[in-house]
Amino acid sequence: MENRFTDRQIEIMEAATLRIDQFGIQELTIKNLAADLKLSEAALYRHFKSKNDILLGLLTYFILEMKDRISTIMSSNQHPSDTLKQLFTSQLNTFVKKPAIVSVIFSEGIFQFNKELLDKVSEMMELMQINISSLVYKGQEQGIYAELLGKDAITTIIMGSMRMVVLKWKLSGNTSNLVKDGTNVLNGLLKMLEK
Amino acid sequence: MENRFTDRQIEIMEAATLRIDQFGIQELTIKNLAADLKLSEAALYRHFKSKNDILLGLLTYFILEMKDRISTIMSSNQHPSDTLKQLFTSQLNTFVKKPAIVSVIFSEGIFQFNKELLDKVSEMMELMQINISSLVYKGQEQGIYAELLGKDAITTIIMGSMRMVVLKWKLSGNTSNLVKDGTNVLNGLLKMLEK
DNA sequence: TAACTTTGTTAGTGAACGCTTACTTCAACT
DNA sequence: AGTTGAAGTAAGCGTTCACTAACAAAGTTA
Repeated sequence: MENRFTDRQIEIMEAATLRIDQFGIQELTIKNLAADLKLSEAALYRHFKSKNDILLGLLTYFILEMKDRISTIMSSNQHPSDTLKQLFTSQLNTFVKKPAIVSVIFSEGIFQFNKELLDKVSEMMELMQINISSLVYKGQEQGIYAELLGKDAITTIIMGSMRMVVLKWKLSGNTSNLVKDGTNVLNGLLKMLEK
Repeated sequence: MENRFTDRQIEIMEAATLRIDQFGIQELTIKNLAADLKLSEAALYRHFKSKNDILLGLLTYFILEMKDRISTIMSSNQHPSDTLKQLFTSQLNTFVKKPAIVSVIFSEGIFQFNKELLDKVSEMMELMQINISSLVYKGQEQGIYAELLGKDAITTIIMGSMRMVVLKWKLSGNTSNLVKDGTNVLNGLLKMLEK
């Protein structure tokens, strides 16, 4: 994975991610972030030109990691259902390890009116969508999946269901078993989908 | 529908809803809201004791309307699939008429760390969940729906899929056909579900 | 060694925030 | 007619926000 960021920038982005996870995006202020890092506020501006740039960097950083992870999984040539399961297992495990990123993703309501940030969140959603959609298409072509629903509708269902599992996990204060619940829902969905 | 609110309060809440829809929740400030209503900032405090109370009222107001609508639909005794279709058609049509409320619902990321507001959003989700879940249970008892998935998992799938349709509509700038897309996805889901 | 670059500091800036105080207006009731 | 209470106002409070200017230390380079 190419690295566009300096060590200090990564430190700052990770502190920001942690803070968002623990106290919400409203509590991500330059003052708080500087205190977390035991730096002055001005020091942060040596590494990012604005607060917005920190958020932008944070999302870019995660997308880089995500693309890497996804492309490895997609390159294997298995049963579409197995690839789908791997895709979500990998994603959900990343969320468990780094719950902060979920808080950022689910803050899209706030980003709605900030074009740059919205674009980043949309990019992440599209990344998942394109890969799921191509797997569903493959499954339908091979006659494995039912065709009473188009691939786009099925993709919407799969993504929506998984998002809902993540949202419930988030609302439970990360106490529910995300990977178990997610796997359970996905397996059921695939059973219904497979002819 | 009982009415806990004065006319002025409703005016204020509707102006707030409109502003959130048009410019995002970040742009909902007392100053802006007062300007929208052509009132002084202090005047708002004659009707609500805090800005938080305005948001709280707004959600309470919508939940009242929602409960009313849902209970009418649930009291009829039809095929569970027909009730489910009515439930969502009614909900989606409300969203189209009042798109602002969607912006508020999808701001739950912000409410995450405000207990009162989070409780309201959770109340709305539970309201849908309980009713969908009972319909799915009814359908399974009557042998209409497949039982390879528990009612909770199926409810998660239905709610998640519909939420995803709404999110896509939101991200499209409300240009896609919400009711058509939603109906399409729900019909497909029910077909897969019905034995 | 002298100049330059990087990374940090202190001490602010103006603007925006939610909210309050003190005062006014005016319709309704006694 | 006088009193009261609801609903409005202007002005400004204290606080927080993102961000900046001026300067300092320390390492690197010429």
